Amino acid sequence: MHYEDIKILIKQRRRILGISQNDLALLSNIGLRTIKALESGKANPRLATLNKVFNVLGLELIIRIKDIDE
Amino acid sequence: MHYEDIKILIKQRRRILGISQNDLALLSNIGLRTIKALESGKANPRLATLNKVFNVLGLELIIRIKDIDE
DNA sequence: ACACAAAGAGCAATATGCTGCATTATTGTA
DNA sequence: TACAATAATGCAGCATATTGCTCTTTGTGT
Repeated sequence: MHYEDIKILIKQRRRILGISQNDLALLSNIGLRTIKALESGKANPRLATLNKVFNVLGLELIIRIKDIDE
Repeated sequence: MHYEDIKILIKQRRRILGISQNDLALLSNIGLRTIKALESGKANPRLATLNKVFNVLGLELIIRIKDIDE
């Protein structure tokens, strides 16, 4: 998973849900400044931060064994 | 995904590969102290940290839309 | 039991994520 | 165009992850 994925995914998903960055910040209890950092790709977020945002967006992080062929 | 999962997964996976915490630290270019924190569950790691470790362990993080029924 | 390797834990220094505030830019709508 | 809502950016302070150092504890093999 790359930062680009997160950047795009969060923004896409947020728009699907029809909420603003500010809404997402309030709902996830994360600073607006951090949401913006996430969506602009300038972020190396902590796991807890990512989880909070993902919970609101209905996304989840999972770990899996890497496929050989990719 | 919860911290518990990471804690267990990393340790399990590392042992499957037959390497020590120190080996993992060197291979992933992460401080030994951080590896220990990860495996003892006292960690809210940064995404980059998790990625480095997972790369060595042949694991990967992926994002998916949460299932309704779980 | 003994020796050695591996793992766990406390501490302080450093790096950097997270935050709010203020400002500017962009986008959407009437 | 004008206005409002949303988004982007710079900055500084705070919070905390990361790190090496050191010591202790646990595990493994002889």
